[in-house]
Amino acid sequence: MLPYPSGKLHMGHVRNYSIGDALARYMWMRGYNVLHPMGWDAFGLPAENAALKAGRDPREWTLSNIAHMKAQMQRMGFALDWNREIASCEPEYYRWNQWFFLKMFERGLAYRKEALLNWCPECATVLANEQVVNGCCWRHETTPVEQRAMQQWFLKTTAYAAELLDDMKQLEAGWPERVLAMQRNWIGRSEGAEIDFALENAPDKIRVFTTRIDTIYGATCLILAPEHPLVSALMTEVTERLRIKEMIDATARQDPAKLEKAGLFSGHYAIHPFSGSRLPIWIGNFVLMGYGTGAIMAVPAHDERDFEFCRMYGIPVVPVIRPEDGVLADGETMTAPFSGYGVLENSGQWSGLPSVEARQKMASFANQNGFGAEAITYRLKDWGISRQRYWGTPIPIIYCDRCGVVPVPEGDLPVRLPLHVKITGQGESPLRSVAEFMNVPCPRCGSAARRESDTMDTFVDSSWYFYRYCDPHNDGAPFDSRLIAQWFPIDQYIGGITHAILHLIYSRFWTKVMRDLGLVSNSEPANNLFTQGMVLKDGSAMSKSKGNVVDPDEMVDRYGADTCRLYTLFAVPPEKDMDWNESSVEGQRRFLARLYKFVTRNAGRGGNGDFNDADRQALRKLHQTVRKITNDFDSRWHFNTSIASLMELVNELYQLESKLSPAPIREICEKLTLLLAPFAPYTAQDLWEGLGESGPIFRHSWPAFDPNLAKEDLAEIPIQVNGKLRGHIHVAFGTPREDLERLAVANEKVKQFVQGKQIAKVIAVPDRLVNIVIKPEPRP
RNA sequence: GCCCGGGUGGCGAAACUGGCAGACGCAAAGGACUUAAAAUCCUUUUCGCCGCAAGGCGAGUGCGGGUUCAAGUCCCGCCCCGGGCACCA
Repeated sequence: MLPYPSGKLHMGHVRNYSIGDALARYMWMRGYNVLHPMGWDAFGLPAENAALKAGRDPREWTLSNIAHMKAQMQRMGFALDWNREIASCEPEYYRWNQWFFLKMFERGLAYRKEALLNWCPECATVLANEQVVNGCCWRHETTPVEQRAMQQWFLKTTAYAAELLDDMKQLEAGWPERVLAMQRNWIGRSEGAEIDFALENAPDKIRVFTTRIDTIYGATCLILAPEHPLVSALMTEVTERLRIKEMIDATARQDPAKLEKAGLFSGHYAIHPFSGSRLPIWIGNFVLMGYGTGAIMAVPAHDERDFEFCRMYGIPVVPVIRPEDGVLADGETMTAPFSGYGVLENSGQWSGLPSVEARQKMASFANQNGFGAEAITYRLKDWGISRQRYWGTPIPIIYCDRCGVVPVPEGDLPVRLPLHVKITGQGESPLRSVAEFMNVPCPRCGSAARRESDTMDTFVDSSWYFYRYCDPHNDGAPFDSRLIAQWFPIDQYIGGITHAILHLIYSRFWTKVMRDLGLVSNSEPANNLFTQGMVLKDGSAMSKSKGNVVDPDEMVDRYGADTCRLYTLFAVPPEKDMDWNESSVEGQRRFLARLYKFVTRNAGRGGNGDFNDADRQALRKLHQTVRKITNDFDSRWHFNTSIASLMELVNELYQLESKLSPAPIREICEKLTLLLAPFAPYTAQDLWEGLGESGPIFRHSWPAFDPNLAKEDLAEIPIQVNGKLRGHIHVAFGTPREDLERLAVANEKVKQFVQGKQIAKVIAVPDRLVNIVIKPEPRP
């Protein structure tokens, strides 16, 4: 069980951990070996920003934040495995981030390129695509992201796109459907073909990606993304280039959903590889450089966007797909494109073929003639990991004027973060101003060289920290693979839905890379994922930037840690979002007090002897409760109903208390305390010691239930007449159908509804119910 | 537009395989204890109607249909709310 928090502890974390902790305690009590640690990771930005404001050293500041959080969590009584605690900001850990980086660099999985990148002015750093939400930073939801051209390091997540998608089949049983759906969406596989269009008066080709090669005879122009490399070759005039530049900037600023289409004719033409006709080459702001090839063939008759664009600029519309049972549209007069499948028309030798068949045949024709092939495109992009921050793992690269890009030799790791760095928040990496860090001899030629000054995204830390937990003090390797084979894949991972496409894709990617490095044998990090709901305050998720966090300390002061934990478990089932509303916390406190009082005042009353009726009733309820809570733990973790059944038990014990003999008292007190232990460990431990026991209660075995004791003496069978409840009878379990029918009809309450009417039939389900169906009265 | 969730009392919710709708808790009301208050303990509490009362009758799980002896649960068609993706070619 491996959850992890980020930022400062708030009620959302408390809920997350209360769920994981209850489960871990239960598993311990059932005799399982459970690794139940926690991670300190994506701490960089908040810590650094806070340090900047407070004028303090970011490292010291972060470590003190971690210490504070740890104290809070210990106060909550979470039985985390502190011996395996990992601060991913420590050189002992990030050394292995650097080691992995070098391994990926060797294999071409880490590379550097200049790219237009998402830049958050507030964080003063680059963001990964995954960290951009609605054109804004994921931390600053109202700060629009800007585009900047920078040299950046990337990890080649796209090399694993197909596998990340295919392996989701293995996860279907254990991962929530909505997480898989989000990842499927994010990876965005689409099948089609890549086709080359030759330029009319130049040797260059324009490659386009299309999912609808069957519509290619309807292509009436090509459209390039404004960032497309060919654009600068085609558009040489200064005024033209300025207009392209404007187009790029305007596109970046706009919310893409509201962007108006705009285009520019390049003055050049390409040759249609199938028909040989001339197609004008345009530049269009709606064509994305980051998807497919950054160029499209426009088929206005059969695509919404192309239609809009071509109508805007008077480019002809040529329908080539006839709907089945329909007629071919007229390009001059059609008001909307037809984007469905149908039968090809005006498409040379392919006319008359249905779309699906034509797609295959035309792609292989293109392949045979050397101007295209079937292709699969993914929306997923490579993971940009460079950050212009102090806080993070230094990227182990040295730039030498003579040798170029030189990786730091493995033996020189870790490249340590210098201490006492001045944070300016001014965009450039703070490390760049530290001369003793920056200036190093080149490892190859020994001449003066410079270090890479960017640090890694802290999501690198969280991508594999849970592997390190199995072997946290290993000096010679990230971990011992044999230990990993024992523990992995993780049986149960618990985390927030917020990580569905960030952390949970990165860590899947990292696992596959480690597998290909021969370090692990599993392809997926976790068999089962549980995404617990968020704690909402004022309608949105608690986050520091929104200032709507509820600090657990205050609540613990007022009510105690156990009440606080019980409340987060009782209010709603764990997978649901929970609105923060303190009004019912009182009830949890009352319940704990009632249970505590019952056990303490009865602790010394135990004895031997025969059971009386009250004893038997109490024991029955006790064993039913053990059964119920055990089932809840083993199947679904609806801790709200588990706690509700504990409340029922306590209520019943209060009712029976004065009639109980000493005989069952010991068993009742003991099992009641054990049942409470996963949810309210402090109270349970206290009661446990009060019962004369010693040692941690969660090392004691989970109580068993006796099915015979849990069984009711008689079954209460509801009697319905025409589906309406009219009475009950009490019979022995297993009373056969015929007896039930007879007893039901003879029942006094039922008689008055049945008397004088004709019984059509009687449905009797043993131990369940009886339904008497009477014929409607004939109309007079 | 596409893909996931969800809609049940004044509120948070429960009902696990189609079988007694509203467990448990909050809030509210009443009672016991107390000089008093708090705390605690006990009782009532889906709505409407009838009854002095025990109790009785009817309606009821977003809306409209359907299947079934029986539907919160299954099927068809809608409405609303939340989340994710989105000029993705």
